[in-house]
Amino acid sequence: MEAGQIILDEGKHSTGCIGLLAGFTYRHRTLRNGARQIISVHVPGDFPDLQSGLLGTAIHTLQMLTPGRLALFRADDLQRLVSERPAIRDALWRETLIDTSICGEWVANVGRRDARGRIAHLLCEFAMRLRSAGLLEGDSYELPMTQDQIADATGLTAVHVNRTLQEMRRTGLIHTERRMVKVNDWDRLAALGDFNPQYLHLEAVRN
Amino acid sequence: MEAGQIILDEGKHSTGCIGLLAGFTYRHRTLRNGARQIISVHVPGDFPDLQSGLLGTAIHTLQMLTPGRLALFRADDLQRLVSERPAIRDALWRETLIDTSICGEWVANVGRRDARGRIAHLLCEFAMRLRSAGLLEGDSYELPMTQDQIADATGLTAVHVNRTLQEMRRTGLIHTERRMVKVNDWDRLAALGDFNPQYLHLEAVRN
DNA sequence: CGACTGATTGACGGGATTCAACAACCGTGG
DNA sequence: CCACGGTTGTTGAATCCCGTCAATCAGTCG
Repeated sequence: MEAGQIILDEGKHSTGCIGLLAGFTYRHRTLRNGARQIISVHVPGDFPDLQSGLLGTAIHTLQMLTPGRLALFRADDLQRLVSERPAIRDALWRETLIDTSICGEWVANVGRRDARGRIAHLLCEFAMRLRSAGLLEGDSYELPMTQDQIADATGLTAVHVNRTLQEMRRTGLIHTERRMVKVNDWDRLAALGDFNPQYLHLEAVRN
Repeated sequence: MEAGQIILDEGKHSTGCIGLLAGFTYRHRTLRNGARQIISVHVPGDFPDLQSGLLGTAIHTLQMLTPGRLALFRADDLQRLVSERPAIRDALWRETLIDTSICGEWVANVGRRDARGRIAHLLCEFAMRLRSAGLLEGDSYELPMTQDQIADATGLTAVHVNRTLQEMRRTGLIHTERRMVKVNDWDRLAALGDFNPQYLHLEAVRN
């Protein structure tokens, strides 16, 4: 799939389900006033549309953030898999529970942190999830989001995201080049974002 | 249980799970800066801690909003129930998926609506969920939250919630007396909150 | 009747938005 | 190779919604 391609549209009926093999996707919703909110971002290994797939209708738009590859599961195959293989069913269930956990953290992020905190938290979460997916070795990684998208994920405006990122660069917290983010001071970034990775429930994957 | 009583504390190990029989509960999280964010509110019929129960650790504090009654499920009973009764398993799974859906809507609410919109949305959601739980007949209901709690649910301050509620009363949108909220103009309230009940996935309950 | 919690009010300040313009970047095609 | 159009990033000034602080009022309960 190409970057920006829409996988599933808001309001559409949906039965199957996809697994994300490579690249990143994100779910978002547009309000009537035109404002957009990104609800979640997905890294390889995630199942971005379990929710709509199992509930039947998509409540959000699911879109490619970067070019990537998907695995498609047909509805009946998924059903059979879930009923015949308890371990897989439990793993998928667990995945949906972790989705909720991350979503709850986003509520707190958007609701109770200032701009610096929100962005710092987003950077920390993304780094952590990449690392747990085995896609990050050192302390720099590619954040495949435009400032517009960061704004829509954090409930800010692109202008303010820009100014806040500049401040974080000025104070030596991070370094950016192209779309590459380098975290210079992880501890200070985590403190700024009040980041506690517990909500990601990574224990099971630690190994 | 009494109002305000803590059912499950942040960070605690948790194996069982509860069902809410009567009264309301809410989950919340306190950030290091002292700010509090309410992540979700539960009405009778909900299972407020499926997430922590199945994942093993509570990431949020679960607390009684009002006096109420709970049903306790022991961990092993829950396990057996889930593995022996596919219908119950599916219903519980569905419940967790709807939790996620509501949580996503809250992200959008807190991230992209102004104070009036957020509060209007909260009022609409609560009314709708009460109605679907069979606890609401007319157009007035008891909102069992203090303005402080409304603030923590919407990412605002109590002061601003107060002023916004006053404005909503002045313009005849709602009427409040004690903790009782009467919706005078549902259509205008829903429009103000940009409320679309689709995300609640109430079809299945419509009976 | 005091003590407490919750609701209300006013003045002030500030973080974030808005608007608008400009610069930098990128892939495309002549 | 460079001109180009579109997207993304940057900047400044003015504005405003909401937060902060602090005091007061109202209702409840022992």
